[in-house]
Amino acid sequence: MKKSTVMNTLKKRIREHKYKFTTQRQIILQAFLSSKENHLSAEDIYEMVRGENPDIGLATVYRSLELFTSLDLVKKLDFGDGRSRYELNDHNLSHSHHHLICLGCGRVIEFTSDFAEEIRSRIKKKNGFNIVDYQLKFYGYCKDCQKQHPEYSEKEPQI
Amino acid sequence: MKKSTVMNTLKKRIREHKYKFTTQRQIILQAFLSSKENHLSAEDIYEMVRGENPDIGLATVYRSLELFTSLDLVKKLDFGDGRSRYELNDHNLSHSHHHLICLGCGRVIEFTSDFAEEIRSRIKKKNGFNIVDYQLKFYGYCKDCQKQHPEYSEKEPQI
DNA sequence: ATATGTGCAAATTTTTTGCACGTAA
DNA sequence: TTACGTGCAAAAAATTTGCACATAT
Repeated sequence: MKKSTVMNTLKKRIREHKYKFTTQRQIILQAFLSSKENHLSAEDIYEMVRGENPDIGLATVYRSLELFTSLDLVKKLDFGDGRSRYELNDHNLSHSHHHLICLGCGRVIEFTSDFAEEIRSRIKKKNGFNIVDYQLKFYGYCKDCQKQHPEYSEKEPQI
Repeated sequence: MKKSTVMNTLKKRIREHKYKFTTQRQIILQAFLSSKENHLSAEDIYEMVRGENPDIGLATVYRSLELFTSLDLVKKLDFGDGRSRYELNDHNLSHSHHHLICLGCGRVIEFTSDFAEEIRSRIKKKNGFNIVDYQLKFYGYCKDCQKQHPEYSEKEPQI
């Protein structure tokens, strides 16, 4: 889909909820759209955005990310590196995507799967819990790290 | 299993790796074993542990948790409340347990499932990624919150 | 016009670190 | 005995907040 179309959708979502579509909010969303890396920290976004608007404050970035998260435009993630990371929430994806986190080099690889519906109804029955979203993270070793450290290919008992 | 047996296993694991089994480390592990709540923050543990040993420092709690996590005795979790939470890693559980996080009241419910092995081999084939561990979090609404807010029972499109 | 949002600086909260002293093995 | 661990206080890092000013609707 075209980026400008995505931006219009985001704009619409923000306005639907009676929030203002400010320059700052637009620039921050733009940063997500133009970034090659899609797991951005508040600081990352702050740095990217300063090029476009040097006066923007880090607090605004945090406040925007909080708003976007509450509107479900963005997902807040934690890869265990001490800061939160954010990614655009792609509602068009029919299969949710998840993260493979390499314990060797720290790289985060995306991966799609659609086991959700099945588990969803199972849980609804068992716990009465109504699932709206989920996050799945895998920890392990990527191909490259396994090549460099053959012991990383062993099947560990923990799982 | 008896708690004293569990403690002995933990002690053994720590010593196997040439770390000392100090009073502080024991008290902290004891806190996990005796706590009713099993998702503890560093601060929670600090408070619990001060009863037993008032001189213990918060830094020691953090350092111990880091060590325990690296030895896989403990898992570090993030429920999005701004602080890390830790739980004893129960290797005896053949089916891993996961978390249902209620967006209404914040309650965290545990839930077991064993879909892992299946996904594990699928990923190994597809990405060459060797999975050692994984974390699965579900967000939604618990029974009680659905009772109070019928709209929480609606099936949301995001998943 | 005005409710909502922003920038700035300060405050808060969580986690980490340096160093002199203590202790398990 | 001695390498490893701890307490304390200070630092660092991440996030939040208060307030006067700015702006989208």
